[in-house]
Amino acid sequence: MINRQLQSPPIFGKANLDSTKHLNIFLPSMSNVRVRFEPSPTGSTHIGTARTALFNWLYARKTGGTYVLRIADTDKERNSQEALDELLSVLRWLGLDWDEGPEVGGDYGPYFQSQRKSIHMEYLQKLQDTGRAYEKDGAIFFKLEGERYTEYDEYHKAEIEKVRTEPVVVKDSIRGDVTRREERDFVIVRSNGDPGFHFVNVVDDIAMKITHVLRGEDHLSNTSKHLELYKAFGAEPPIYAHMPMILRDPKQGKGKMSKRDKGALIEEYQSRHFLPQAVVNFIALLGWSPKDDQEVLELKDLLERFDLKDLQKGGARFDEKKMSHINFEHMKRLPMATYLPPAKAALLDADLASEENDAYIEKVLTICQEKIDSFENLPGFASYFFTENYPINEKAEGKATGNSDSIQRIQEITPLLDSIELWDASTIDNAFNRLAEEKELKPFAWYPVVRFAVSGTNSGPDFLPMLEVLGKDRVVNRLRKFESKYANLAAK
RNA sequence: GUCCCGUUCGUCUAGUCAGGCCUAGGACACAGGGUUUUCAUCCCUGCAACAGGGGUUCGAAUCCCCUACGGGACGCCA
Repeated sequence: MINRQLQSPPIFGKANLDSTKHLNIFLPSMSNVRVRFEPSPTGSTHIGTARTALFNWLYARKTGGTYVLRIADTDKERNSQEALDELLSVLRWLGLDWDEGPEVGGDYGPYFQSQRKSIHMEYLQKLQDTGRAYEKDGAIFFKLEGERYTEYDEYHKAEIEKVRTEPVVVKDSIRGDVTRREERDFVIVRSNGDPGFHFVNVVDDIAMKITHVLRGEDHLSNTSKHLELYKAFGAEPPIYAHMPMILRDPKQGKGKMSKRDKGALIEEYQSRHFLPQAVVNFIALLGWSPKDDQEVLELKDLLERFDLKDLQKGGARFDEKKMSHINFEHMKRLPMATYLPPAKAALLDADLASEENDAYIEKVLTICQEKIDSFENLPGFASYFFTENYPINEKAEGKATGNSDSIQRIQEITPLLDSIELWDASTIDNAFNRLAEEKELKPFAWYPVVRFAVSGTNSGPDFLPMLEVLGKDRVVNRLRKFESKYANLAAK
């Protein structure tokens, strides 16, 4: 086996065949495995869609196979260019590159199903030649083999025609052999002339020589249709793997997660400045787990540990808190060079930072990084570093101004801090210590009120570094402001 | 309604295939304590599960059966 090298940070376009080079791990050389991810560009990207994309990618990379991206755009009514652009950009954001598909081409194109009509029609002809297709109500149906009979159907509330077919067996590497019987002819070409999902799905998988199909469990029942088509074409079906559904947080209701649920859309994580590696990490943990106890994993770690047989069978419930935690773990591990851009973006979004003050922003971030779990919370956590118009936490205000000593504490420390020439944490520390000694108190007597006076809250980064980063001017000015604002406390 | 798939702490899961190493492990969340003389970080402790019933076995979370519950499919959507 030759080790496959892959590249960084996911650069796409023409030359992305090896775009996992940056992961810098050993992968098997080319194998015959061909998997495909077949999204339909009809809206925002669902978390389950992303997981399907991820697991297909992992399986392809793990086996040295080929990852095919095929766009399911057969329903003209619901497709849009924006949705397609969005989809491709989400895949890139997640770091999932494809070997064949839109923008990169490949030997089995076109990769848009809407452009494969001639291929679909060829296969349709085969079915018609063997008497396995017929027209009804303007649409073309696939004809099942077996004895026909009519029966009242409780679900359709009507008398319908059914077929006593032989059962088919789905070879599923997660669930084992699943036996099911298809009992109704189904539409393969709609009356508007466009081929339908089940048909194109199978035809394209045959034509593109797909060997493994990883998809959601919602397709498991459909698979009997697909197997009937494979039989009719005399083609060898792929190995299937039906992944468990991602279910709603019970607080949000029952059933599988829908696009309307909070946390369901990848675009939501992008706009909230979540880290892509955290999103990848979290969705990988839904229905799959590494066998060691390590949970914080990047793409390359997932690749090392991934195995189809370790997929869970039962549905997984989405948990927003765990998602945030995973994001936090990744954020803490980020080097400043990679931490800065998204953090700055979040600050810019909140109109806090300006383009020029990178050095200052970096200082702020250095002391905040270990404390906050998400970039979206950064503005709330650190606004007072950037503006005088920061929010005042009422609870903290109550505490800080709760006793009459507060104003006195501020009056004592302000001149000392004002007289400091070399403004750094240790000098500031000395000032507090000297004062404490003189007053026979602990420095702790000053900390809470000073923190509140300069930040409007009682929580934040480590105290002394915070004062250092804020700078003498801000600190002293805010202490003076505090003095005048709460002057009445002194009178008590 | 019919068919298919599932079911270990509140949640994600390890363990199930090859029964004993499981008084069921980890993580999130929650609760309590502690450190950091502040803090949303960090550390410690606690809480908490084999859906129920039958069977096989010396022994069952693990194998078999039934029940219950959950999920999915049943579209001229994908």
